[in-house]
Amino acid sequence: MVVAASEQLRIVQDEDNSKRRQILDGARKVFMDLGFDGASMGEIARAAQVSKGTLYVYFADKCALFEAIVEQEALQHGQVVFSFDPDREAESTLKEFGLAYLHLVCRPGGGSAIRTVMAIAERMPDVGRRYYARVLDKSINRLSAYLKARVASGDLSIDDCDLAASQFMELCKASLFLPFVFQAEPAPSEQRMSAVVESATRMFLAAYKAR
Amino acid sequence: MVVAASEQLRIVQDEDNSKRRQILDGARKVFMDLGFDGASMGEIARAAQVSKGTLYVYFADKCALFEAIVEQEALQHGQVVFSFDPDREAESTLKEFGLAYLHLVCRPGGGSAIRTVMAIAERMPDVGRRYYARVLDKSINRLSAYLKARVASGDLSIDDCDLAASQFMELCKASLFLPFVFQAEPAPSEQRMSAVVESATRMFLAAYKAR
Amino acid sequence: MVVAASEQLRIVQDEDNSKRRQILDGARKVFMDLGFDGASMGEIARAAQVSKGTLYVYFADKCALFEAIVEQEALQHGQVVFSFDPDREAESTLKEFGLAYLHLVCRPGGGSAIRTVMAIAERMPDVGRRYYARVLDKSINRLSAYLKARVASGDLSIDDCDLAASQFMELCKASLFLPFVFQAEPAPSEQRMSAVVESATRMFLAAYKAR
Amino acid sequence: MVVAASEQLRIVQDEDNSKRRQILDGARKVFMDLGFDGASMGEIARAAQVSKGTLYVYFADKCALFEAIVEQEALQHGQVVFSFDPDREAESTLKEFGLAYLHLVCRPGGGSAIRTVMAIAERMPDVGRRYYARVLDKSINRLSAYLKARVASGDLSIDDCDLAASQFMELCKASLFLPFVFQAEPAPSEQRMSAVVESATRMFLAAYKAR
DNA sequence: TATGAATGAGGGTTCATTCAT
DNA sequence: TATGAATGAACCCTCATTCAT
Repeated sequence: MVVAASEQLRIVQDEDNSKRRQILDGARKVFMDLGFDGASMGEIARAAQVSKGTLYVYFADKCALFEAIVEQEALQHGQVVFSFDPDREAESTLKEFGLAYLHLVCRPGGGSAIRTVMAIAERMPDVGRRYYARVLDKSINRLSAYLKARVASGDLSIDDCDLAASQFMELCKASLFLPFVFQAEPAPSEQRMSAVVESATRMFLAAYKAR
Repeated sequence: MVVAASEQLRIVQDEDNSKRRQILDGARKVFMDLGFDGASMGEIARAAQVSKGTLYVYFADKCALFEAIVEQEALQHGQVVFSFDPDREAESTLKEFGLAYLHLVCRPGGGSAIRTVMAIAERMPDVGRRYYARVLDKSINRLSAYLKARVASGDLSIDDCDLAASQFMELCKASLFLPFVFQAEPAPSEQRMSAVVESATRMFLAAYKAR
Repeated sequence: MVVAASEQLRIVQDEDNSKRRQILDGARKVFMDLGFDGASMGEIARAAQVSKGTLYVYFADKCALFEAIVEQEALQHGQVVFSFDPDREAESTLKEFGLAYLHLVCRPGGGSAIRTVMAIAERMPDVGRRYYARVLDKSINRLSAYLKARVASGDLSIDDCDLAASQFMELCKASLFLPFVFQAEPAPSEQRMSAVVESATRMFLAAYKAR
Repeated sequence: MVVAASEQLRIVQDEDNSKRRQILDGARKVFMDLGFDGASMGEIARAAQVSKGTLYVYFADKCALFEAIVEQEALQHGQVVFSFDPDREAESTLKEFGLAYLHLVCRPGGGSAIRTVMAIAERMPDVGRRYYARVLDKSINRLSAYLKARVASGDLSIDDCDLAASQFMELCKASLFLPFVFQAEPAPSEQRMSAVVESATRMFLAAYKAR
């Protein structure tokens, strides 16, 4: 019976979480598909399979719900970030990281988050700033730290490691990201992504490999 | 009389065009500042100094007006694209082009066409596709054509010139574009842009300069 | 033809006024019947026979519409106020004024306005204050001025004419106003009003007639 | 066992009553501060420190709760009413009663029952009627009964004692009540109330004192 | 052609009420 | 009995679009 009580509590908490998650999941899809303005609370409620009123039980208003979504996406995407081993040699490290980054920005869902946040950044600067800091800047910093370690170890020769990190990440997007976000091409194939990352790595090392 | 009639027609067309341009100018500012959903026909009418009804004389609906705006922006930005001299050496050519491209994508003063079009691309894929083709893809192709010429002349050594063109353009955005669109940093200074383009050019040539 | 143009202008203005008046009329009825909170813009639109959107063409929001109604009522009721002849003897003057005042506060419409404004005065103090100033205070001041004239002429003997004016007005409401606003009794008959005013006048003069 | 059962019932009733009173106390404050429409069941629940659901255990709906509040206020205010000693002389009796009545109708601190009930009287006529009967009419009747006794004792000379009672009560409000409910002036000071009641009493006796 | 008053559908939000626990 | 999560109807308001002038 004691078990039953705690069981019940757990269930209640689960349900609570599940309802909240249910809403977040529904809202994420709608927001990412239609953007902040294009998404209506009614459609979100329908997607989340709850009533419109229930949305306001969990979130103060549309804006708070959106921010929660972006925060959640930021955390998720921020975790995706590669964990670097400073002792590992550069080439394979960069390739692996580049591929992970490409998956983040060029996958349906991932791309949508970037696009959606970008779109609203002018009217909700904090939201844009936070997403950038938690996902993109964080990645740059981690890669930059790794590069510094490789510079220290004499493997690489780089003046501005922050810039170099950013350069590598941009290189990985070459020919893939823009056509994808502009809907000019579908999400790239694994093969194509590998090839582009390979080329990016070659180019990066050609410029920054210590002689 | 024949003259008079054609004269009149010309005048009418002029007036038509002038009103049309007036609307396009007003709408461009509003759309680029607020996005498709954020812009209201009322505000556009006010910005264009015409009545709301007049908007519908020249454009079927909000969507058609927006498409016309994007088309116009695409033409304008497409023209901005550097005109390459295939006989000119690579370094200065790339630097000049890189700077022009950076100015296009990081243009200060809120209303960014790139952001606005990107934002709506999921819901209006044609609009995204066309803008990409007319501005970004066109630039890539021109740069690619230039690179091919330099490869032919033995100056550069590049396998995939389309990819290389895209790589250079991405490199130019490193550390500048993303912080800018996410409102994490203000529009970059001329000095900073020059430095980044310089570094991009060095990197590009380190990889692709024929030995 | 010139006539036609001005005619047309007049009609437009008339229609404008008529629409505005139409809204005000519909809104007045609904607001006075249901109070500020009880009245819905939908019901007002129905009562005014216009669409909901049209309400917002003429008035910024529900509050502005309500304020316009109260202002209009205040003007109307303020005009009802008796115009006093300082040379006229007190008894008949007071009776006439008393009756006019009673009609104002105990007639459906009049009573409703007072009730409606009273009800909202705590949440919209300015509205309450303005209505009081334009209708009730104005009446008190006019009566007070008249009383002062009669005091000066030796007809009456009053210390505080403002208080006396207020006293007379309150006396006129005795046994009539409160049952009316609390819906305990229907609007009083002319006969009953006359009798109460008569009694009020007698009482007033008994106290303030110069000996 | 029989004792235990009745004991238990008593406890249950006590708890019931205590919860009920808790709700009534919380609701009274909210209703009187914000009016019937302005008050929300959520806010009432918060003020009463019970859950929203509990409100519906004790009261069928918002309307029933409001009616109970008004009933309670009516009883309370009805008790406040002066208890008259028919043998006491008129002047001091009237002054004391007048002051008590003024405190009732001009009670400082927002929430005025009179205003709240008045406001809703058109939509809930029974509520208005009952409050009027239990508080105002009751006071009039008591005062009227007292006056009749003084008429019988030869102290006063009054034709219509009901009207006279109402007249005195109205006189006491002169210059105080209307500015107060319309928020044109703050609640009157004790001093001012005394002066007005004094003047009312003088006037009343000037008219009705037996010669 | 140009207008802007008028519309009504749909937006975000609140809230009285219900119900499973 | 007491709870509070969930509901859905109704709220105020905006806005793309139409139409008589």
